[in-house]
This record gives sequence, structure tokens and C-alpha cells, in this order.
Amino acid sequence: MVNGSTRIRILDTALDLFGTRGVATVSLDDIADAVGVRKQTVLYWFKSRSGLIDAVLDHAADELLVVVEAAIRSRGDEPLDRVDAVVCAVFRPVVRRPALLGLIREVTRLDESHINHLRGRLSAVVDRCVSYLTSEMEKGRLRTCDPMVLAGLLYSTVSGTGTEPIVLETFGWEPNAAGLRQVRRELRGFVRAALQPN
Amino acid sequence: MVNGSTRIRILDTALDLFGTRGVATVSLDDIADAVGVRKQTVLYWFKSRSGLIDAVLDHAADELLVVVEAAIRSRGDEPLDRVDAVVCAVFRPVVRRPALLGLIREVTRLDESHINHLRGRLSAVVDRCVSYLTSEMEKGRLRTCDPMVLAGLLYSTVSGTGTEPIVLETFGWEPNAAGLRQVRRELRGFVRAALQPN
DNA sequence: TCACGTCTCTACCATTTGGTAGAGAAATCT
DNA sequence: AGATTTCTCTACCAAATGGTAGAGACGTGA
Repeated sequence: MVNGSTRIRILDTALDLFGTRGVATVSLDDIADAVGVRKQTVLYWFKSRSGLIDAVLDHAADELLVVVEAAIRSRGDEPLDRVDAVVCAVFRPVVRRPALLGLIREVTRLDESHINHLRGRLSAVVDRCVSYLTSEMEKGRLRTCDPMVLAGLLYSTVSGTGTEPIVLETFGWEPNAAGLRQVRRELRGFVRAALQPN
Repeated sequence: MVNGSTRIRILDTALDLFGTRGVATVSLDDIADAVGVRKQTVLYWFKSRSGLIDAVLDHAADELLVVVEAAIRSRGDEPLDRVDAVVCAVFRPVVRRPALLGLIREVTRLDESHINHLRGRLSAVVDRCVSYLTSEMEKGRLRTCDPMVLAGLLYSTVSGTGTEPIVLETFGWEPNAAGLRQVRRELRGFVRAALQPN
């Protein structure tokens, strides 16, 4: 494979389009146009639309895993700081690559097969997060509650904030760099308050 | 209009399908089949697909407004209780009519015109929520922060929890009545902790 | 030079989509 | 009864979709 760049450009472009506009509304022609190529070129690199979707999900999961893994290892021992680091890490793609979380959220609209595909890729991180929260709760360093559900709540809060700028605008928020920093600051405070022990 | 039932059945069915499967993936034929009628009957009642979407959004906004308004008036003076009542109220459709919040969330995937349509219907409640949070913060009865962003965060958390059962399942959650009660309990605790003053 | 694998193209197809035209049944009004 | 309105139907259509078939351009190795 001498020239891998076309394949990667297709993958990147598809991720952006799927994540921002929704998988269902993006056709192979849309992707091909955005890459500057014909639809048949897309079908040369990926055997079908469904295959492309799986490949894009893999691509997204890879990006996300790297980000989260790095954040979990980053800061000191205090769990509130560590969760805070993950929140910041997951929030970064919100600014730099808004499509990423948007695509993960698309999972609710996909076929069973694609759902399972993505789930397989993400389950390791999810398990690690849950067991981490569990152990910190047992030590009394986080508010005691169901760690599984808490992990889901944290995900919903961060992902919802990041993927629904339109909704935030309805609440009066302004979509610029200062606004994003403001949202991130509030988000961190919100999560920190929600996890505080006792 | 002697027989309004067909129109209403179409509206109800479309709300369910749009909300659970996503607006883009549901065709007029799908809706007609589910109602037990031909596509042309749908187009008799609604002048176009776009018109149907707006009508369904109105329908959803109406349902949601009633629920929220009632909850806001319900309990005593304490803001944590009142927010709790709204959380419970918004969570109820999650169980009884999962499509409702799912449809609201679809707003990020819609055209500008539909977005503005829905926004117009919801802005009154949003404004009321924000000004309520503001006044309670000034009285020191809620954790002080940006009330607009907080309102958005609350929405994201509740709506994300309610519309992404698939994600919650990835976190190990079990999709049955007991599981839902569990999620609601954790959600209320989470929000309460996040809003506690100081 | 020739053969071969890589990469993108044009041309085409079957299906599905939103939408139009207009007929027919049935209730309602005069 | 006759006329009109309400409601649903069959029969189409043009455009867009995912996908197939196969040719041509291009570089590489023998």
C-alpha cells in the first residue's frame, strides 16, 4: 500500500461528517465530495458503507482511548483531581474535534452490529473507570453511590455538554472561545461538587 | 374536522419513531406503515415531511412543558427540592415515553429552521429556569456559579441519562424497572450534591 | 519492454425517497 | 336526493442512494 493517505483522508472526513451531522444523514457521495474524490474511490477503500462505519468507529475509539488513558495517569493521587483531569481530557476534543464525541453519541442510532463493535472497543476503559471509582469510594474519598451509574452520569454530563452546543445556545450561551472556557470551568466545578465525599 | 384521530395517531407514531430511531432514519413510509395507512394519507394531513417534523416538535414541546410546569409549582420553598422535582418530572417520560427526550436531543441534527422552531417553543421555560436559579444563588441557597451554564449542564445530565440506555448498558447497567429506579435515585443524588451551597 | 499491483475513474443499475395527480368511498349539508 | 366536504386510496415521477462492472493511468520489479 504505497499511498495510504487517501484512505486516511476518507476516514478523517467521514468521522467529521458522521459526528457533526449524524451517520444517517451523510451519504457516500457527501464524504467523497468532501475528500475531493468519487464515491467509487470510497468503495474501493472500504468494501461497503457499513464497513466504513465500523472503520470510523474504530478510528474514533482509538483517538478517545489515547486521550483518556493519558489523563488517567497524569495527576497525583487525589481522586477529585484525577477525575478532573479526565473531564478536561474528554473536553479537549470538544474544542479541537467536535465530531469525536458526537460520533460516540451516535451509537444510539446505529444497528446492533455497529453498537457491539464500538462497545467491544470501549469496554476496557469503561471497566477501568468503574473499578477506579469503586475503590476510591471504599476508601471514602468520593461520595458513596453506585459507581457504574455514576460513571454513566459523568459520561452523559460531559458528552451532552460537548455535543449539544445548539442546546446550550438556547440557554443563552455564546459559542466562542471564551464561552467554551466558561462551560469547561462550570463543568469541572459541577462534577467536583457532585463527587465530593459526604 | 370530524375525524381527528388519524392526524393524532400519525403525530404520536412519528414522535415515537423520530425520537427512538432518529429523524433522519425514519421515512414517511415507515410512519405510514406503523400507523396502518398509506404514505399519501400522511401527506394529506401534513403538507410535507418538513411540516410533519415541525408539528411533531410542537407536539413534543407541549408534552414537555406541561410536565415541567407542573413540577416547578409542586413542592415547597427549598430550591434543592424544587430542582429535584423537576429532575423527577423530566425523568418520568424517560420511562413512559422514551421518545420524548430523544426527540428533543435530535435538535442537533436538524435544519436551522426546525431548530429555531423548537427553540421558540422552549425558550420561555428555559428563561424561567435560569432566572429561578439566579435568584436562589443570590440568596445563597444554591452553589454559586453561572446559572445559564448550570441549567445547560442539568439538562445534559438528565437528558443524556434518559436517552442513552445503550451507553448506560455499556457501563454495566441493566435495562429493567429496577435498573431505572436505580438510575433515577443516583441521578437525584448527583444533582443534589452538585447544587449544594458552599 | 512487459507484466503486475495500486489507485481512481466513467458508466450503469435497482431500490428507496419525498412528492404530485387525481379517483373513489363515505359522511355531512342544503 | 343532490352537492359538497372529508378522508384514503392507486398510480406515478424525478432525484438520490448504495453498490457493481470494468477500463484507464501510474509506478515498480523482472
